[in-house]
Amino acid sequence: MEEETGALPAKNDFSSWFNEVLWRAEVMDVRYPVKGLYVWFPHGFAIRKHVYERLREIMDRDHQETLFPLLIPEHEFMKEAEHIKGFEEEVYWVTHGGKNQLDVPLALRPTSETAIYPMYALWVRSHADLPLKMYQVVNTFRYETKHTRPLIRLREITSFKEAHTVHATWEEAESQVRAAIEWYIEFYTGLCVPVIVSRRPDWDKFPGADYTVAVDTIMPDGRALQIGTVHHLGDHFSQTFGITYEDDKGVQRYAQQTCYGISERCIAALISLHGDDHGLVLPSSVAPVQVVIVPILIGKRRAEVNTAAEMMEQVLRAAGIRVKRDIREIRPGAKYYHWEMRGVPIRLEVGPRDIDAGVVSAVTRTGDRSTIPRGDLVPGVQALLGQVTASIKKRATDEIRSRITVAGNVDDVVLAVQTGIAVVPWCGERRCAELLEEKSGGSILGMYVRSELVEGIDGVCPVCGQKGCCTLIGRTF
RNA sequence: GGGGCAGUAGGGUAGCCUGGUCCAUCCUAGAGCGUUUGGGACGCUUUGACGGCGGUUCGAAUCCGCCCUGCCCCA
Repeated sequence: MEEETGALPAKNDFSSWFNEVLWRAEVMDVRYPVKGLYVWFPHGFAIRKHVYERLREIMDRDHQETLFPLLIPEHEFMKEAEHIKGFEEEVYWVTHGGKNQLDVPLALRPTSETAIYPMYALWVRSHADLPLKMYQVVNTFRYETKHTRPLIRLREITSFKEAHTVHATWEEAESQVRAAIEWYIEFYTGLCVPVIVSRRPDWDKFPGADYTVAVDTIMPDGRALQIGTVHHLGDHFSQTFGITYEDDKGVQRYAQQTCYGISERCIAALISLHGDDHGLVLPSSVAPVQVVIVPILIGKRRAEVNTAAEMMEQVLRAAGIRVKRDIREIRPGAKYYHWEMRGVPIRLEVGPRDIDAGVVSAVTRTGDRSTIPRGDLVPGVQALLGQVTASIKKRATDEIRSRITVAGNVDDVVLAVQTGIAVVPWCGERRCAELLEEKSGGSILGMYVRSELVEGIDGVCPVCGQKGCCTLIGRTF
């Protein structure tokens, strides 16, 4: 199905590397004949499945999963003015059923506020119904005019996890925003993806929100990738859609809302941050295959080796480890390259030499070779899985940290943006931002930065000299 | 949004300017047979394409038009 041999483009040629690794590691097939739509290969889909299982585990602690329709009637979609302005140009419309023109055009959801909130208006009656917290994982459609790119800029976002909550007070909604940020950080920590949290400037907030907090990471080419957003919606939508509740004194009040989302960009980040010149590198938590067993079949001892490999497979599977025994009739070296490309954390080799020594040879995807006594297979493998994950995490954190630079003046900003993100004490004035953006080629990502990777900084705006607050500037995807 | 460049078998390319054959090609992939197997094996046999639609022509991968798709650069 895929091109097996030959080297990947080097990862420092990130754009080529990314396109090529999606194909060679069987993540996405980009050959679907509609712009901006791509096909998940089974291996990519299996990665997606494990990643979203992690995400669901977290969401299920405080939300109920639900499912709303894909189609939104025009009159609902067109209710919230700012929201319309933000999405109008990107909406696909269904206008016909067969040959008949529809009385009411139907939008393919670009996001689901206008699908969900009319129902919330029916469901929320009293303060006893609050808080209401739901999420769904769905596809959404946006007619992107910029260059589309698999997993990153799509016309069909196939894996949009969106949560929508309703609260009695603005403060309660804000504490939900803070909780959501914590969950997103936890989620990305599980993927070994370091993130930076910041509050988007007003001109870049979600259309219809009071404010937007974004979760960004930095890709290998130094550009920032937004991989999560959390919005405090205030009562904008509840006023539009009539989401009211009766408080404990019998007064009707508008509800306060939040929404927050993560898309398959999380998988773009996972792949891009950890991958190397040999292909994907996956943390064991989301690796579809955590351990591959390659039997070394030579001459007369084939049966013996096969039996040993089968037993290893059984033992590991019984221990809950996702294991694959590769029994294809190809040379072992070809199998090594095959599974390295797909990011398998651990390869176990068993051949006559190992059997005689009572061990199994283990090689981690991060490059460590060792032997495990046959009797200690499960604990040995579990320890190695932990090692691989720790090593991936350290590598990614070091990499991201090296791309974040505290910049005290305009020249430093320009320099920092060439390789990553600048941290600047910006004053908050739009015209200072414009100057910084113009000179550096980057954009203001956000203020009130929060990240283990960024020291809080005090100082003055490098443009005007007024007191500034910790702000991120970088090129974006 | 503006501007380039490109699309030829599963993948990568030559051919296009200057239209012309029965077998384009190399690296691979698929099928078959055999020898192999501790880091991408080899031999032999074989399958398979000119992005789509329309036009010009006796004849189009090649020339013209429109569309679709991809990549790069600039806003």
